[in-house]
Amino acid sequence: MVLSKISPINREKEQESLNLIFNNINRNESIIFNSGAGAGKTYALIESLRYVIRNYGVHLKKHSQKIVCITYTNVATNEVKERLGNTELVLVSTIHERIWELIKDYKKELVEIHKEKLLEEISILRKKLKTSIPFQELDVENKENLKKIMIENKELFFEHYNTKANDFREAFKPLLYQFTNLLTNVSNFKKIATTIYNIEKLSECYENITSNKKGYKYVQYNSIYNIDQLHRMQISHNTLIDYGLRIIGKFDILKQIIIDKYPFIFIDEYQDTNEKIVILMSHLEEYAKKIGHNIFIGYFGDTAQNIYEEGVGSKISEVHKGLKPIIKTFNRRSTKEILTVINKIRNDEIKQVSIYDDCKGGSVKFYKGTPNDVQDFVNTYVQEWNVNEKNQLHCLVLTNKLVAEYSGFKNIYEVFRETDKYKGIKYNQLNTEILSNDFSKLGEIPKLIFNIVRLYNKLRNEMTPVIDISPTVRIFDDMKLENLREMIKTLKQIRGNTFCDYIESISEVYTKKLEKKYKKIIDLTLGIENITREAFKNHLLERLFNIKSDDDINRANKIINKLMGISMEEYEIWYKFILDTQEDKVIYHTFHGTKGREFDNVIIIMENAFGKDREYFNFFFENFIDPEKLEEKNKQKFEKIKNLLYVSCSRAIKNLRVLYIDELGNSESGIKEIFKDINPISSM
DNA sequence: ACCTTGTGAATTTTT
DNA sequence: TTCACAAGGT
Repeated sequence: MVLSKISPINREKEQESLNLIFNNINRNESIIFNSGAGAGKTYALIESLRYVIRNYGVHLKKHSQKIVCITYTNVATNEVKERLGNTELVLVSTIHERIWELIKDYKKELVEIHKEKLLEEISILRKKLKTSIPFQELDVENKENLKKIMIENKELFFEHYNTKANDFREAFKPLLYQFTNLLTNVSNFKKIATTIYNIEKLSECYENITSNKKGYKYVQYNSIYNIDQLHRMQISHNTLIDYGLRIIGKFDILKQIIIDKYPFIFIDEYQDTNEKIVILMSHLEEYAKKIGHNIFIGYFGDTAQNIYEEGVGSKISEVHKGLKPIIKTFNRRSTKEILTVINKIRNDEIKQVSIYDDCKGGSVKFYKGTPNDVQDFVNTYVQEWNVNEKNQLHCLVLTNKLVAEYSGFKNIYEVFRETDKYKGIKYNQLNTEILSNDFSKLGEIPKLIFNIVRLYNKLRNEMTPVIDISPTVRIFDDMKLENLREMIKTLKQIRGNTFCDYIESISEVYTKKLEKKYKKIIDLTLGIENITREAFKNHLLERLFNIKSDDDINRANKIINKLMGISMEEYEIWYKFILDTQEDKVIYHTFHGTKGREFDNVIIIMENAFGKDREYFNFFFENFIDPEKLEEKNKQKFEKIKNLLYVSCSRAIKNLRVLYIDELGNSESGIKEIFKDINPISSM
């Protein structure tokens, strides 16, 4: 056994870092608590919350005040709530939920902010229009003329939006005979037209607000998609935060209400928090000082784990000045060997030491190979580390595509990627809607398929309590046990190797063998009525494709047949992936997706490129020895890569392997600095 | 030599 | 959507 012995001295030292936080709470001095990966950050946060409850709870209750705790994700919110236990004194939530709760009742003020925003957006669009080359060349009168013509022919425009350049040109030639040179480049012209339409939409919205029109009296927050629809009075995540900052900045009375109601604010994973929130917090603190009230703000996090674009990261010290820094250097996760490497990667003032006396016994190795070596490499360690379903090996790759492929559901991923729905404007929705571990986020069709695969999985698993078959448990309430058994017995006759066969078989059992009273249960379980193969296919055609011609139908049918032809086995692998209950020896993740988690054995597959950037990890290693010489922009890039590498490597508890499947070029010295040796794959 | 068009592929993650 | 790239036109 390693990582089990903590000496009394270390225990005491750890308590001291908590005491530092507590002292600052007592003195009402806001803090920034920094610690590396696996330090027990959440533990420190929870203990701080408990400290405030213990020492200030009665006072808070008496004045109906509360403690606010903000987390970055819903998962983290639930974790904090669970670990903290039931208390009314602490409001735990994501920042979006909290901000919206705070401002949503200020309807009038929000509309004022919205008007401000509309004007800003309109002015940005006008500028864009002005600088676009063919438009620029028109005189004032012609500009107005063009706007008028385009607005009058909006329908024609969108009808021809997706046609070939020449067809589009032909359609608009008669209308725009006076501006022939505008149509030389059709795609530029389309941009101009859309900008005109957007200005029109926003201006109209502004008018409607001013004239007090129905439907324009309040702003709505849409938390499902991250897309604003300003002209429909709808904002999403980023704009919500923007409005929050604006409205609280504008109205001092709101600041005072927040300060007096929530004298303790804790922010988890501050490095990922939007900069605007940090600005907001510093405004609050400033104002509290001005009016002589108390407020304590505690940031908990780690700049080296900032891997998302919008997070404030290391900029926090500029944005919120005067925070008392508290650093914890103990690590509760990894062996000494891992710590040596991750300390080198982060290369800052936090040098983690293990809290355990018995922290030796891990291993880190860096290998150079090719893409063809990946499977053998992983298999070698399956043997060497005695990996099994209980002691899994976790393998990190860069893209979801690779995760799907290595995990064994490549076909499913690819077939969805080919559908109109997911390759169209919703392309970036693909990963959320078919790979999300939170199955409530699954898209409509993925969800439907998920339900069918769940039935398949539950019926095959003898251990499943019958009641688990349906997500809507209530429908079983009125059933007698024997009826339930009878129904299950019938359902177990469903067979099928491919998805298509399985649907066919469900349909057969459903129509021929199932008693009427059970049919409703199947309908509810699957979320579709009277399932048949043809109806199901039509449903897919309708929901996943955008059919305009016979060619479209042929193409769509090919893809649907492919989807139907995938084996139930593969669908089950996908199903278990969604539920994060895979029983394989090797589990694959993206680098980013492992944040906050920890695994005994980790393999990282790395290459030069990430996304569109062909020079990514090699760029990092090449500049590792002397990053100071980089220009500002490249310094930021370096920082981003460093953080991603740090997050990935620090997941490992005991053993870490990196397999680099690209040419090393000038990266060697940097790699050796961190990982010591570069081993050829042949030396395994 | 430069511009325009059509085509096909695409990074990750959260709210 | 957005980007890169090849093909074809001027």
